[in-house]
Amino acid sequence: MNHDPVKRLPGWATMSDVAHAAGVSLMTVSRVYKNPSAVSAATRERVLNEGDRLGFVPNMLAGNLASGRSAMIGIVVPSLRNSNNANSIQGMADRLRQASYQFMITNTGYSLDAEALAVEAFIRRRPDGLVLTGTRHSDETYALLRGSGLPVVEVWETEGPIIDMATGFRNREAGGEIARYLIAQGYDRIGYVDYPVPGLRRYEARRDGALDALRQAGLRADIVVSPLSTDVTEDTSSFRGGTSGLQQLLDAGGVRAVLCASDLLAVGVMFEAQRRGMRVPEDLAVAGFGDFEIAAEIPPGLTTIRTQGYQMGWAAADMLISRIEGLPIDTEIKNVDYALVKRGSA
Amino acid sequence: MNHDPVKRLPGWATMSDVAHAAGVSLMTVSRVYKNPSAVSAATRERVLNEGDRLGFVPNMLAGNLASGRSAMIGIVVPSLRNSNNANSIQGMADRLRQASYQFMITNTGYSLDAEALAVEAFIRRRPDGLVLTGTRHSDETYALLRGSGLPVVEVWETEGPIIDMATGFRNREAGGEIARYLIAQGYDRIGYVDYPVPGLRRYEARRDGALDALRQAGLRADIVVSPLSTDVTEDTSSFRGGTSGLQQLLDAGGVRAVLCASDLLAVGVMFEAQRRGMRVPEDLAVAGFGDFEIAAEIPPGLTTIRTQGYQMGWAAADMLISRIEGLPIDTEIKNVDYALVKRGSA
DNA sequence: TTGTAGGCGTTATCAG
DNA sequence: CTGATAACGCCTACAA
Repeated sequence: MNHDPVKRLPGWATMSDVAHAAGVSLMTVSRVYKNPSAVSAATRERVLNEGDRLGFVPNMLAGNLASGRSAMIGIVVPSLRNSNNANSIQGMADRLRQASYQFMITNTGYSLDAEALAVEAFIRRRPDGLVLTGTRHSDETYALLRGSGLPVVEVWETEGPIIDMATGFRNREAGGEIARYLIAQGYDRIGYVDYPVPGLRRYEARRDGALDALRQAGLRADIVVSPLSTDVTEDTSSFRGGTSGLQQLLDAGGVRAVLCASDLLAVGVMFEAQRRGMRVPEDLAVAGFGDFEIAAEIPPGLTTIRTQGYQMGWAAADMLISRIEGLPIDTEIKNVDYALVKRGSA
Repeated sequence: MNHDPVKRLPGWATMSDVAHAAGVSLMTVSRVYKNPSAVSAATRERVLNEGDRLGFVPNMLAGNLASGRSAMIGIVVPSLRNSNNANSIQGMADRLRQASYQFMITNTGYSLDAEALAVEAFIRRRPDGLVLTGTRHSDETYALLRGSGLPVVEVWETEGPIIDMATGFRNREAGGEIARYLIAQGYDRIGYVDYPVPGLRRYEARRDGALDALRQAGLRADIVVSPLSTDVTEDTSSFRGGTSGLQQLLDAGGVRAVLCASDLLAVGVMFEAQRRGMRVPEDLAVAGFGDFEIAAEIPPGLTTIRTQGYQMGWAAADMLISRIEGLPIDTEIKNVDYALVKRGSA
């Protein structure tokens, strides 16, 4: 009697088991779990009881194979430790859960090659859609996505050519807005601390917007430092970047105000100012970008641009779901709002 | 622009397609992609060429169904925004990637019911293993796990009964160690700011360890505040908790030193002290827990316990992989090291 | 080294 | 509302 193949997942009850136990066909069980309203209340009850009794949990791998849909999304982010990113991931997670999708996630460490590998690894699992960070990708990534025909949302940047859909905000505008605020406050020598990771459009845009504003106001737009621009890794401390950024600015002749590409850099600047006995904002005004949680807490409060990471993530998931389910989409490119938040630092 | 729902069976090339094109059997193609060394170099070359030409990407859903293995892990965390957690997730991600596993992740908002739902949702996808946070779970979760027979690692706590395997560190011991350090520094009235989320063993243990140490030194062990203990959500600001924690301690008669259940609380305390013109450590000593990135940056440096979240996550993934692949495991319970880090704040 | 047969657990389809 | 049948794309086991 040893004709049965060895079971690799022993113990799992299957739909057949439940069907037998409940005295119905396979399809009825399937319907009970996928589309309960298509089954009479009585049979549904009976099937569910037997299912529970047998500890039946539907095997989605099998279902996905049969249906060609996986209810799974792949999300590619540069870093899992970036708290700014965490907000957008949470936004996606909440929207996806609401629609009964799950997600895989992977980080690339800001490497486009790693991104391509991640995308291929995801595609092997036949997700229903993909979320990528930024609008700059390797040729291989583009080829894979083209071949897959999958819905794709790019997040955080709406600059640059879009693959399919994108959510983000106007980085350039936002950079201009906070720079103009500093200018309006009467600060003259304004320095810019750029993001430590080079080549990201969103940071380039926000810097260029700021520098343009300075130029238009007739101010110097060349007091720019890129802390840690060598030897950058995913784990490069942004706080430390602010620290060395301020050092560099002071070495270069000093500034009256510092505009930073992210709040964490700004906090690093403020810490360094504190260490040097410089008062914020009296001796040095500081502005950040992102409105991270700490911005509201650090004395005297960090003036910054609030970006709506959570809403952006939610919108990204929402667009993806719409496309997957064939619903109409208003725009392929959705910009969420940002807002200047004035606090004590500038 | 395509508003049609995702089509069943899009134009994916299958192994048969590749097999036909290369003039070999299905199994040869399968081997080329799963176990290349089992195929002659010549055929392998030919198959890979055809595969590339056809844009073939293996369908793991089908493979998983056939093999009963998914190379997929489910990770359940309370919050995706907790930066401490992020380190352990990164540790898992790196170890998993190394072994070609992918992961799904979901957050529970500290709800045990949400955890049970998440576990069931994961099980439907037949992961090879599961990672849970903490050692306290609902009966339903226990039942699901028992029924699944899946390898499980619990992380961050090794206190309490273990389901299968666990990684963490000795929270109680660590709490005692940092308390004893404060005592040795000569501080007498020492207050404790507890974690805002109630019912988590790891925080209870670290608090109890600290209070025991105070008692043994003959000091008061009842100056404990639980900021924000009502109306807690996943997004409760830990900084704000530190702020209100210090307020409460001062209202309750003041303290010479504050020990906090997490670095973020400690940073909140330091910010509030700064606002009140209290000097750290001269007027108020502060100690944290976790050695978050900010601890080294905030002046005058935060004395804290370094917990190795990354290593813990790596170890968790490592144990899980070992169990999945039938390799021996030294211990079911693996404690990673922690270390007292002395900085300027206490 | 390569091929054949059978099945993994579910869903689409169409008939009753 | 329920059921029979045929995929879905790949892998295990065994044979050649």
